[in-house]
Amino acid sequence: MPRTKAGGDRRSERRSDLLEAAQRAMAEHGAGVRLNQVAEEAGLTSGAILYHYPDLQDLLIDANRAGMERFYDERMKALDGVDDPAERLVITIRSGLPVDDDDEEVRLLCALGGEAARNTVYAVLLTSLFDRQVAMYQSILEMGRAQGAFTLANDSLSIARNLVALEDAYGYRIMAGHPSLDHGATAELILDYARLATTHPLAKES
Amino acid sequence: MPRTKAGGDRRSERRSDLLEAAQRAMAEHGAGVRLNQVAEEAGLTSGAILYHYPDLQDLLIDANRAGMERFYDERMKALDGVDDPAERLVITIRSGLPVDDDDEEVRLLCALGGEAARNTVYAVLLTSLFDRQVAMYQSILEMGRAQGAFTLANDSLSIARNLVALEDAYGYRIMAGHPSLDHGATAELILDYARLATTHPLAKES
DNA sequence: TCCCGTCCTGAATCCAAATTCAACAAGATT
DNA sequence: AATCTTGTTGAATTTGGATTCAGGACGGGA
Repeated sequence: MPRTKAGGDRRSERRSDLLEAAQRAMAEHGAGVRLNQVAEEAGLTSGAILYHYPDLQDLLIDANRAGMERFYDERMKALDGVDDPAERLVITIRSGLPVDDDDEEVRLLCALGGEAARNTVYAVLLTSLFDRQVAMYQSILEMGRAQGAFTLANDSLSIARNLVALEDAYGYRIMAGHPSLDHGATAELILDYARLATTHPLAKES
Repeated sequence: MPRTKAGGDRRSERRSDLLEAAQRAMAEHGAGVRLNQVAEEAGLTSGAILYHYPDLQDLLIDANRAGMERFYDERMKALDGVDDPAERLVITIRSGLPVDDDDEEVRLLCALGGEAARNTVYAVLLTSLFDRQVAMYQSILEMGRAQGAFTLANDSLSIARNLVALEDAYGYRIMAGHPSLDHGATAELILDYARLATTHPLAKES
């Protein structure tokens, strides 16, 4: 098998190039993205794409899976070295919202969300992302409760689900360019709920 | 101008037929719906559609506008004759969620939401729907406060925005067929928040 | 060096959808 | 009854993307 100096095989390197190209193309053109648009994004011809992925649908599914994975990983990484549950909660809320309406990662997720109502595969992917994010919040909430910092107003599963739901919805609003809802305003709205649900002040500067 | 027995002109009757056909077609096929698919839904040929709407985009925009209008009107109608703010709040929460994952009205809104991140016109339409729904909740919250039934934990605008956001997000979850989130479960999750925000018990049976 | 497998291009072909339009049906108007 | 208007079809044409494939570049191994 042909390998690069660094030791990776060329095939899987090229594939991950294609995944990124497909992510960009789908973020820009939506779920109905054309083969040629992916090819252009990759700097190749459509034949080359077909060589690696005979079925465009497979590529798009892999691309979305990879995109969701990256989104989730980045959020986890943002928590590195933070121990205080209140701080973890605030950071997590902020990292779930798009920075602005140009955020490509979230644009991809929005396209996916619209498609999931009609496409079972995308629905499964997004449902699993939702549940993983819920678990992430839930563990933060439980940790805060165990340490006595949070007094939860409902079961942690319900609160976690509402937090993820708020994030999701405000992500769409930001991407749609709502005139008075930006990253800061929506983070504050979600924090309003988090304060009610945890009975913790969750200071702005943490 | 040619008229029917009932007095409406044929042109606008046909147009509203087309709007409904376009709504069904877009709910089924997504934002990338084809002219032929709309025509089939309408029981006509593509030429006939083009006769009324030379540009498919215009038809789709009108169809979505009409769909959003209907959605909003139905929610208002569900409040007819209900005076108690707590009841109004519960009814409004329930009427904002799809009944199940086959709800065509919400399927259309989901398709629209995914597209809004890339299409300014759709973004404007959805933003305006969001804001109208916020206003609807806000008036209920203010009425409840005026009557002494609600003690709001935050300003009514913030609470109203969070309520609409929760609705939106759970609508997507239900349409994606989340295994444990159905109409009843999500309504209860939103009610959990509403109880915290209003300090009102909002009984299940109202 | 020569060969071989991998990866990719560009042209040819295929196909589905959009678009155009002459013709016609059916009411409405005179 | 004759004519006009509106709405529609179905066939012809155009368009644009998908698919196929022969050929070529390039690097690695003999």
